[in-house]
Amino acid sequence: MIEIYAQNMGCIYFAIAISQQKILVSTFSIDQKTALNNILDNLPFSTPFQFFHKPSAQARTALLALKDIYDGKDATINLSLATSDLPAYNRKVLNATASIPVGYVTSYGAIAKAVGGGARAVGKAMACNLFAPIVPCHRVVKSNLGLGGYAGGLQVKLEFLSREKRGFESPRTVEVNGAALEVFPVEYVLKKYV
DNA sequence: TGCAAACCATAAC
DNA sequence: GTTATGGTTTGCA
Repeated sequence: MIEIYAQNMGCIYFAIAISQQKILVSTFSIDQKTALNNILDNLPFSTPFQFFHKPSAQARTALLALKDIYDGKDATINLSLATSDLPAYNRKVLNATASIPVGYVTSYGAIAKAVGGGARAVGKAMACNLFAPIVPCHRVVKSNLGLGGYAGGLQVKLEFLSREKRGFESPRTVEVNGAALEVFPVEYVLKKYV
């Protein structure tokens, strides 16, 4: 059985689907209907599911984590993501994306360099990311520090990023399973959009 | 700046 | 198999 929840935070609706301690899909939108539709679109067609109003313990931790992410905090997720059905390449991309620290962004090309493949392939993997915003695909932008795209809308992407400002001033690199991934302060992006 | 061509993994046919 | 399709990038005028 799959549990589905929707919750309003600020001006955004978050929705998640959980089964057996694993997050199947997480998503969000400016209205509840779209958020729930996003969930349903990504579940196997014939899977039995049920809506709940009162979250279980596992759901509560997940929703709490979502709120932390929305607030720009450093959220720790202790629920695992159901990535086993994804193509291996997508998993690598998501994994690299997940290791971008709060307050930093990186580019599609930079991820491509770290995990192999090309920038467009990375963008493709992002586009079908089932775990927004737990996997912070909003922290991936174009190489010229333009916003790029976002399934949830560019406004929302900008919103997330501006909530994650940390005042970092210079680029750095992080390790993602052996390879170096270069990241930039979010301020680099934000100052182009004020 | 702006455009065209190369880029590379998926999905659809 | 082959083709179409991106949340790109790079090079060149």
